[in-house]
Amino acid sequence: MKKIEIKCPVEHSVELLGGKWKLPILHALVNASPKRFKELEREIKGITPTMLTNQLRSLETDGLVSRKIFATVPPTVEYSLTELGKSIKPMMVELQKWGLFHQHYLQSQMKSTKKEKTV
Amino acid sequence: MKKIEIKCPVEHSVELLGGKWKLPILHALVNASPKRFKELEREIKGITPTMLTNQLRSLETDGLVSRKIFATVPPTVEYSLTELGKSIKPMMVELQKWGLFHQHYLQSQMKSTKKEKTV
DNA sequence: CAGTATCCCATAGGATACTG
DNA sequence: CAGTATCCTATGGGATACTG
Repeated sequence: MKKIEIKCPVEHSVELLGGKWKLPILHALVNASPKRFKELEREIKGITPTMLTNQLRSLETDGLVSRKIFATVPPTVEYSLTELGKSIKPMMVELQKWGLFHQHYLQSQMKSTKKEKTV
Repeated sequence: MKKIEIKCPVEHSVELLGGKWKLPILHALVNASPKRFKELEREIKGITPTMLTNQLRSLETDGLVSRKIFATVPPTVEYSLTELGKSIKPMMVELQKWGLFHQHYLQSQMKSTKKEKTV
């Protein structure tokens, strides 16, 4: 009988949160929740409905996001973080802090090299 | 003239640290550094030399890891975190904490459903 | 509005073999 | 030991069109 393999928690996190859109989605929901499908689509630049559905379903399966349907016309669906989903907040904050820190680092590098970054 | 696009810092972090092996490598180096190529290869389960080289080069390019060559026989190469690389530590800690938390969550789920996870 | 259903492709990632 | 060099494939991700 096989118990749960205790593998590296870091890898575990990466498996759950890896993928181009999962963290952006969670980030959007950490900031404010619930949100509707279209709201998320608008807020997350570059995402397509296909991908949004995709990643939302995956997050739902992993128990991080919950989906609530309202029988209105036109249909309304609200996405929010579950309790488990909310637990990512401290990590999200660190991720954001580091990203910001690194962006500033890049800026200071750029000043000295006179190079520009096109995004 | 184009300034640096301020995009979501979270996405920025994901771009730098995404990929299957980057965080595991950084994690290994956060715990103890410097480490040799072979040490990393042994420590990071499942990684191949190709991938290890690959990801190390990428981390080097991004200024997170430094590579030091010793002209010994046989050759010795040591990898360590740069100062920038060390700045990921708080994030790494949160990532690990969350991964652990989620693994425990899964375990408790599993007890009630009698399902097992094969890894 | 909130999605599916298809189809398609680049590339991240991996297997294998070889080298300074 | 510390890698390259090749080659290959799976799949993450995207474009487009359509539906309850």
